Amino acid sequence: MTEDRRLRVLRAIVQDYVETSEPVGSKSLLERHALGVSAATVRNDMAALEEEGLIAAPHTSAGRIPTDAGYRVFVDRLSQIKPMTPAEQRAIGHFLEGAVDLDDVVDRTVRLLASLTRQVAVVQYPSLSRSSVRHVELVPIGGPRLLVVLITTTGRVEQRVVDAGCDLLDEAGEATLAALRTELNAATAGRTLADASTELAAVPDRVDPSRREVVRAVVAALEESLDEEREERVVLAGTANLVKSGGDFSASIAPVLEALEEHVVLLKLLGTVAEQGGTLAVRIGAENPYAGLRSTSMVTTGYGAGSDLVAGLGVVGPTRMDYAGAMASVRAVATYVSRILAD
Amino acid sequence: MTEDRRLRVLRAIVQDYVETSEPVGSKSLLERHALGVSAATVRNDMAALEEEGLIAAPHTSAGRIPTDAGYRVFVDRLSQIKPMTPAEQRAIGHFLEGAVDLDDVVDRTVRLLASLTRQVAVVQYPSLSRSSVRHVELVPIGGPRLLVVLITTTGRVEQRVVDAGCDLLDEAGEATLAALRTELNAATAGRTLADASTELAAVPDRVDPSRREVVRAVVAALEESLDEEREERVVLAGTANLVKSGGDFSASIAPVLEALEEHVVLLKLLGTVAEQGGTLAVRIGAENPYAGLRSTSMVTTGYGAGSDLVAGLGVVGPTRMDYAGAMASVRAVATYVSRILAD
DNA sequence: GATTGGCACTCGGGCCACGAGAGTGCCAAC
DNA sequence: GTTGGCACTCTCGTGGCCCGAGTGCCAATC
Repeated sequence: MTEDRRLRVLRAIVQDYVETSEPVGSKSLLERHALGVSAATVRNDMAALEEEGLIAAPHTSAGRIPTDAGYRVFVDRLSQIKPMTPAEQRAIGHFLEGAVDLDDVVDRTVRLLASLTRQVAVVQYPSLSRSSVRHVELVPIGGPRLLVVLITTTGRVEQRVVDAGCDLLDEAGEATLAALRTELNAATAGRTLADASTELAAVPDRVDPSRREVVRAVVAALEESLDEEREERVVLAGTANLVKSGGDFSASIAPVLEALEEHVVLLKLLGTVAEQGGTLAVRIGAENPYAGLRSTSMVTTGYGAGSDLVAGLGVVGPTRMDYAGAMASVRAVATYVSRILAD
Repeated sequence: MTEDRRLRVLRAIVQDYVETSEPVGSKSLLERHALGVSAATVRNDMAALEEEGLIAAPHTSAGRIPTDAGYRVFVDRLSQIKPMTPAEQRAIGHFLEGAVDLDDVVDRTVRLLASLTRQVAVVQYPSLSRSSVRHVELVPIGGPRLLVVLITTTGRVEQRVVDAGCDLLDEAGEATLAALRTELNAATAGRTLADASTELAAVPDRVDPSRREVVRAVVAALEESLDEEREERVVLAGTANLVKSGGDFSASIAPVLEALEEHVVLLKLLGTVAEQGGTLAVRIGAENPYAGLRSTSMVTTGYGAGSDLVAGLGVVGPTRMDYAGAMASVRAVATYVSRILAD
């Protein structure tokens, strides 16, 4: 039926435009796709698609390019995620396998994603608040100062220096610390950070009043570490791909680069993947709430150790992007990195 | 004397070119600088400077632009570092003061430097091998696995998971760990990482043979943490400034962005500041050993807690750069961050 | 010997006209 | 609903042209 062919035309337009980055006309479309109809018919379809707001013509007598809405339809209804070839899968696994620690995993992941998709890759560090406490350690570092170290199940380490208000290097100080260490670990170990935070609040009341001051300071430091906003981190790679992809950003790429440096923005965007259950999400052009990224699209998903969702990752590129490929790469990389983190 | 005026002409050319980013001719030079001579004289001087290879003309009948060698002379002999105004100094101090931990210090530093200079800023994390061990901690994390945590005087924390080969959660395991903890800290605390590394080598031989296997694994993990190459880190900010600074990169900016993402390269370059005693260093255009950065200049210096040099920081920008300003900002920021780290 | 005014020359960039090519919209016929 | 045809509209690349900024050189001057 005719509605059906119209969508096939849209798909062909998107595919051609993504590949050539030039407006595609009815004739050149027929040369590359066997649609079984004449150029005139295609023109009629194009007129209809333009009417629906799915494609647009930059100038009166140029070809058409997809609008954001057009890409949306393409992504939702017309494309399917390209499966990765076994060779690609092996390559991904191989590349990520060699990582020695969490930093290395994240670093390799982001580089891998950038090179697979030829876009800018973004990887969020495993979120503190969505992981659990593995261990809390207290280290006296001279005078009244104390280093509070928090280690999570995802391997992240947070640290704060606190002023305990009294000398801790003597016998009594050591004993205080040992007791406190036990107390803190009992209260927090194995709990999610949010739970741990509430447990911690009760700790100062349980200890000997003479030590209460020290404990308060330590607990405050830990709670600060648990403050999600402050300590979320993202890493990116492949920014050079942005400028290589050609000047198809409505403005220049400067605002995009600026937006990418605002890690807070990226975190917000990656954070929303959680709301969507961590599945693959695509945000196209002006769907994006941040002005600097209005001319870009993002493909994101969640990942985590085992089945727990701990963070997001994805790619950012021009709206003229190979969505099928990007979605495949993002999903595959998320799967692999989750597997690695599960260890 | 005439040689003297020739250099004044060079200085004027550099200043004008940096400001306008257009080749400067004899006449427009006179409009902006009171040189006390006629245009013809300036032309003669320019011809001489061109002969010496300090300036060049992009086309037969265009103005002149400085060569790398010209900038070199300018930096070495013709410019002086702009002192920071008290207001700027206060702003720097104020901005850095609020940092809560090392990550935050580095993050603020790099952003500050980028916004002060309007260039790409690069900050190396305090180097592991040039700092000292504050504390070593062992945390059993279930089964035979053990988390080895290394904390340095500059606040960095490194961690490795090791397989101890036997269960550590029972009584005997705890005792083993306690003894080992004491042993390791005695061997390393307060030492530079390099020293600590040699001390560590002797530890396995000193302990009870039954525990030797565990100790070996732990020591190996620590030594891996001390491996300088692997764990050096840099952070950058202001990449958008690159594209904003206009198209004065001989190639496009893509290779520059690529080079900047190769952190290893940046680390190498920042590493050389140590050889120069940590003082301000300027690397201009083709003086740069890395192809991707041939069209850029770097201004770098060392910084550290107190008088110890622990890392480098600097800016990367087009050779057409405000060297005096960049040098001032880099030096000032290094001074302030060193002061902060000294706490 | 350095400096200067004058002058002829060069070259890049902006401007305009022009033609080619790609693409469109519409209409009448199938 | 589809098709072929046709007139029309743009963009883009090309070539010619002129203008202005800038140079190099020379002879005169300090």
